[in-house]
Amino acid sequence: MYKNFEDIPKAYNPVETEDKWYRYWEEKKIFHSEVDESKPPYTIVIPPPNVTGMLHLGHILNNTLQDIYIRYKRMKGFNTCWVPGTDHASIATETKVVNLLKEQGINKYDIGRKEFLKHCWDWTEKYGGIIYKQLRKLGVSCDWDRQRFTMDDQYYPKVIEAFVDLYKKGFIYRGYRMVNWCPASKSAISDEEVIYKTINGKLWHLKYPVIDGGDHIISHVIVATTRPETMLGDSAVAVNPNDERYKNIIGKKILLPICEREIPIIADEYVDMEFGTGVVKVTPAHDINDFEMGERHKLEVRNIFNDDATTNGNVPHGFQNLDRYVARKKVIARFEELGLLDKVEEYTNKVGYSQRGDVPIEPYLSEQWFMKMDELAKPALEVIQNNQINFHPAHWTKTYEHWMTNIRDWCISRQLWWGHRIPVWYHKETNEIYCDVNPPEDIENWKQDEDVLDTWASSWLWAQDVFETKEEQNYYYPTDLLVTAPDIIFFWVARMIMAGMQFMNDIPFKDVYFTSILRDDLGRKMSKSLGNSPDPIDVIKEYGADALRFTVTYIAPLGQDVLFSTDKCEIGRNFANKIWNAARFLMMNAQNIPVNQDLKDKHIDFTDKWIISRFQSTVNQIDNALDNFEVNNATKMIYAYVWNDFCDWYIELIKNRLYSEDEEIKSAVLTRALALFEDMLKIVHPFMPFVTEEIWHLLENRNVGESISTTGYPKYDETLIDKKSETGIEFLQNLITAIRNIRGEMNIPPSRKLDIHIKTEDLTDAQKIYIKSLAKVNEITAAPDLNKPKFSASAVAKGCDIFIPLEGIIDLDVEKKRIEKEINRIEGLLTGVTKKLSNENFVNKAPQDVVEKEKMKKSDWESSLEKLRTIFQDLDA
RNA sequence: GGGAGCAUAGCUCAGUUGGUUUAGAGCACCUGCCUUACAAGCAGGGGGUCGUAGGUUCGAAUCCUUCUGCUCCCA
Repeated sequence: MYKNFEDIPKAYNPVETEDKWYRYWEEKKIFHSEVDESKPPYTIVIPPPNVTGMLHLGHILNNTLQDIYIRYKRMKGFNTCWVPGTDHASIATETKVVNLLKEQGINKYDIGRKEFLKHCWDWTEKYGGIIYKQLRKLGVSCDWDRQRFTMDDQYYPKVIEAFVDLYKKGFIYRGYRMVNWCPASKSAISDEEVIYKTINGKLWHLKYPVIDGGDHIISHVIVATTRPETMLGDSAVAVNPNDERYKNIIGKKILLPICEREIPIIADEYVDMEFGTGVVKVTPAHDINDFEMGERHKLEVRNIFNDDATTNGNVPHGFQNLDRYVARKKVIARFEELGLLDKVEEYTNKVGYSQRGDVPIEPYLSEQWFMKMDELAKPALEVIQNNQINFHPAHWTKTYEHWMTNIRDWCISRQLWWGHRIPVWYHKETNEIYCDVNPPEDIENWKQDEDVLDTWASSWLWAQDVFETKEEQNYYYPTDLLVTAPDIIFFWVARMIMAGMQFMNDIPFKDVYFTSILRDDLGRKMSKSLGNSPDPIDVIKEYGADALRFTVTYIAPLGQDVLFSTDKCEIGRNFANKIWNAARFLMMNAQNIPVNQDLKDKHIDFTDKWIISRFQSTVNQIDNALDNFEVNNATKMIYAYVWNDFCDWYIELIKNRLYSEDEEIKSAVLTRALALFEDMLKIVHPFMPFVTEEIWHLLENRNVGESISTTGYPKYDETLIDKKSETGIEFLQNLITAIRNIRGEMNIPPSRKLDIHIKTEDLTDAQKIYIKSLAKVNEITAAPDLNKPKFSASAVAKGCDIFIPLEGIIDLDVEKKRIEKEINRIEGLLTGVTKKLSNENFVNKAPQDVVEKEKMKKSDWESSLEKLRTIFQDLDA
């Protein structure tokens, strides 16, 4: 606490204050929520980041938005509950641990499952929780007593129960299918984990000999392929049955080079006659389309790869145990030797990559567990279509609907150890399947499935199972808001909705806010490899968490990418500093002027009514913006109110009265200004929690445990909207701005006080005082029938003419240009409105009030123009 | 190939159901100020025929269509 005003630094220093207040909030359990039926809950579950992950800018935006809503609702009196947590990130974590062990010369299969999992937990304990510390730096108001982890003792069994339940209901089945295989992690992955990349590759044209009867080569056909190595597993060559070129060879055979196997030439509608030569090779074990063709024609399925995508024993000697790309080179070389390489073309195509392993996926036949999706999808689609759940921005519903209506079964087994082990046991002798939460009693006769579940098959239960008791679930579920990045709409959002409908028979959340994607200032995606992703913790150290939070919401409109660079945080830092200095100003005055709450509503003039009115409309606008998930709009309204209305105008306006002689007026004005300032702090608080808490405690001695976070949020009061005062201030502002403009154009320094003449009907003494101080004016002569003094600069505002005598100072050329410019401007406006009004169609068809308005504009501008022309002529005289 | 989004000042974006908008803000730029809260500041100023071509309308940045360019998602 600062004892004297002089001790308060001129610039706000976030580093010193932020950690202090976060400790305070945690110690006082400001963020903790308990079931309380007397209050409405407002609940958010955090999108769980990877347990060993680090905070990045995406998290900053995402969590700032969640915190804004939580803090806003908390202040509004809701029982807010924000549940933090992390997921175990099966593939990512296992990959890291495998690599770590590799460095120590350890192979996971050598040490076994149990030992390996110990290493995983060690890793989790060592690196897990870093992100929690980082989130605290950001100032988020999560209920830390509710921290959850997808692998912890409370959550793990829920995942298993869900599997057993779905298995018993027939939603889960085991099948030998072609899946997306990640050779790096040696595991199946889901369709959603495949990322298609455009690759500049090649198209190899291979000549295949056509034989007739014995081994007599009668001709060649040319097949085009992007993956020549897979020819080692070819089972057929196919042409389109309608293709006249190849009708004569259908039914004949190919003598497959290198392999020296005979394979049939088949006809299938699937073949695109336009692609390549119209002849395609068919490799059922390694291409999903070929697999389907193979089923239609009962072709041999010849798997030529091991699980790490090296060639296996099903290929000729000399080609075995080769990496798929080495095999490719060798196959091409051999074709060249044989004179069977027709040509090689440059070719761009899309290649599926494993999201985690970042290697091309291999379509691979294996036995996996699948979840049937069609029935699960139905209710999940309905709740979006009937607006039980709303997406923001709404256009994501289309993407969602498309995916839901074209949904395919979900491969949920992963050939990994870190995760939720599939609760299925196979009988050692009968191969009977046993699926239950608990293992079979005669466990010695059974063997458990080795695989674990897809991470999303655990986190899809997040919204419901972070609440442990039925009582809690009933109270907090469904949650209110989910804030997440659009790239996990299928992975997580869609599946969480399915899980909600399936297990809870209710939606998991009411609104989903899809955040912007953060890019660097050149528009490139933030990525580690580009090094264009600033560490948020460094940014917080440099600018403060408040500044970072405010900046990202200020620059992030809903549904659009955001171009971020660290120096943009100056917006937030400067804003925090502005608030800080407004506080300094008030506190400085509070040293000499007594604050007296009894006077809070006394000696009110139109400037006070104006700021109160402005505050009320700001509160109303913020409420509306946040209700409609326009956080960015709300941020801009706060910025405009604080900076323009409160600091630029209101503080300047009250200075007269603060520096006056009347002690009671001084006291009333300061007391009111402090109250208004405190209300202002409250609307800023959800956005900038630290600086507002700091100042709130500086303004008064608060009781231990009190926080601005738990004070009431200003409630919109329509009766305080005062249009008359707003018009009065607008008039004043126009007048003052006009005078300042002349000063600026004529280069008259502020130190030089001016005398001005105002031709107007009425100007109150109060208005005169404000003009004098804000426009640095000495004497004001005001009358309705004033003449323009010689050598004066002029301005014509609505309802008044302003003249500033400037004998000896005035630059007539500058003044002429000023007036001429204004004449031109008004002439332009007048031309437009005259044209409009002379259009009979407009006058007849447009609404009367619109026509009236246009007529008013016309007469106003005509009168202004007339005055300006007179002034202009006088200057020449 | 299917779908979605975007295009407004040098840059990043506002602009609610078409009408006091020949269009606003922040940053950048220019001019003047260390005015007793703030130079991380104050005051003033310049800058855009709202991507293209049509259409609807009394009236279009705003609604419809065409084209162009960019981004993303799905196959």
